[in-house]
Amino acid sequence: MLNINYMINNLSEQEQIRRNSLEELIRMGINPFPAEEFPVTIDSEELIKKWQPDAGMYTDISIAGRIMSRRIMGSASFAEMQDSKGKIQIYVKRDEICTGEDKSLYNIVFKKLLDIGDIIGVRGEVFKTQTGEISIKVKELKLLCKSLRPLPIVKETTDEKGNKIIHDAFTDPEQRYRQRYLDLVVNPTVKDVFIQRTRLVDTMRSFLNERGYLEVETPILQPLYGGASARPFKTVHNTLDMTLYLRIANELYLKRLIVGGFDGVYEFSKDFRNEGMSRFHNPEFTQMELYVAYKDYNWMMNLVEEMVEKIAVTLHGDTKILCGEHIIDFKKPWKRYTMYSAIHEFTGIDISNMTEQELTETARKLKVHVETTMGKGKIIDEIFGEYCESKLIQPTFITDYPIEMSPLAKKHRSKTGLVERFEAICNAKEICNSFTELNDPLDQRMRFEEQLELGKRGDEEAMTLDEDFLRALEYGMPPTSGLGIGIDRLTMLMTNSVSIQDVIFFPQMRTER
RNA sequence: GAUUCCGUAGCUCAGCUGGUAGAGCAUUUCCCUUUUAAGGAAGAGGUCCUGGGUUCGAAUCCCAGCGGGAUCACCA
Repeated sequence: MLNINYMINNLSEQEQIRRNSLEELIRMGINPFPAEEFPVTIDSEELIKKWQPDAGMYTDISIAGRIMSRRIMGSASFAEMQDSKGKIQIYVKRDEICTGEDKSLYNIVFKKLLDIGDIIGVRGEVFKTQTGEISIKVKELKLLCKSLRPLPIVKETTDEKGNKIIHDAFTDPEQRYRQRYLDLVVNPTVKDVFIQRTRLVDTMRSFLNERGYLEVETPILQPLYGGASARPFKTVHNTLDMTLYLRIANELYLKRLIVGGFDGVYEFSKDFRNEGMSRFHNPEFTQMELYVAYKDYNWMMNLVEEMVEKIAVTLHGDTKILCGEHIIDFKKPWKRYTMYSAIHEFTGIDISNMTEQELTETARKLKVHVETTMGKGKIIDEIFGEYCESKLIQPTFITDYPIEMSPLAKKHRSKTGLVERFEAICNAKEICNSFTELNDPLDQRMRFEEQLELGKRGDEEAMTLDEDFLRALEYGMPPTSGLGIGIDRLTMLMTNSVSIQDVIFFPQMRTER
């Protein structure tokens, strides 16, 4: 037998006791980690929803889960069992599980050697207790997995008004994120957030598939990073002896596929940006990018409205959802502002014909932070960020951005100095970014060269020049509309989560200890 | 990266101007009827994040470090 008590000095009393129980179980011939299938016939949710008294229903069911609490009273006990759907009470009576002379399964195994956190399977009959709780009268009980560490104990009670009160909740953010498995076991609403995240992605995927767009995969390891302004993670391929970057966006590869002749492609992609972390930023995050040939950004705005409205309805049964103190209504159409008109609306100032000098003075007047290195576009963006973005709670499209900040977007068809770009802002945060894609290879080369200049001047986020991408454009890319939606951010909105760490199973953390 | 707050038992948290380390739940032992907030009784359990300093004496005050939260900056 394994020496399971090695390192015993480092174990807490409770861990030692559980290891002792484990040894005792093995001595009794009970395998604490059995391999064979345990046939589960029902889950707790279905059982509670469907069971009817006096109908002879569920007289022989089997169900498995984790023991979450126990109340032992002599020869009869109650315990709560938790499976993937919820909790169900079980009633364990000595003479029901030990029909013969040998009562050790109840007296020793159930009462002494099992613990909160152990995973068991039971077979029995559903009934209602005198206090009215649907429960399972256990006829057979089998240990499926012994738990060697004590679980955080969270108690839930209900007050007179029927509100749930949580006692001793497992709330320490560090422990919750580092040990997400515990968070999931102990805080049931956490699971709901992640189920909603998957439903959101599923809804988006079927929305796009219904329209005939093709889901594709493009490289995560790239010799040149591009498609966004950000600092990358760098790695090295040993055999090729080659520097590779983890992608910061998938834009340039997806556009190559449009060149290749696909009409619509999309990708759910993990992207990586080597930048600061906050409750809105994780170093790896998920985007959905979509490119559709022969469309423009006006068309894409309609698609975004429709898609996000559909997501809200699928997740909440309504276009209106609660977000912090606000009720946000995703019903289309959303409000639309050009960037200049938004600034005019919120500051009363018309900047549309200002020179860089006038803009700088205006920014100073508005007490917006400006630096001499900032170009016209950057100053406008600062004013917008300071005065408009924070006021935009309901979903709103902002269109027609300064050209300096959008090196991959096509010049506006009628407004000089601007590009055909929009962002959707909701709850004061950007949820998507889109443009009529730049498909003029000569203009694109010039824009890249401007980025190189910025890079030389020390802008670490400036884009690199991608010669192969330009070559692809020179063969000809049809007019195309592109979109990027931040899945984490959208999930935060849709699940009323305040931190990105609450919608990512394993957010990035410093090494423990 | 800057500012600020936090780190005490398995979990949630008290611990006052510096004087032997506390509670509830969990855990252990005993009693026990279909129990309901967590049945009753008794017990055990601590690197007070780490390292320095001040002091007769530090969980407490000071300094540094580690980890985390919040706000700001950068960004999506």
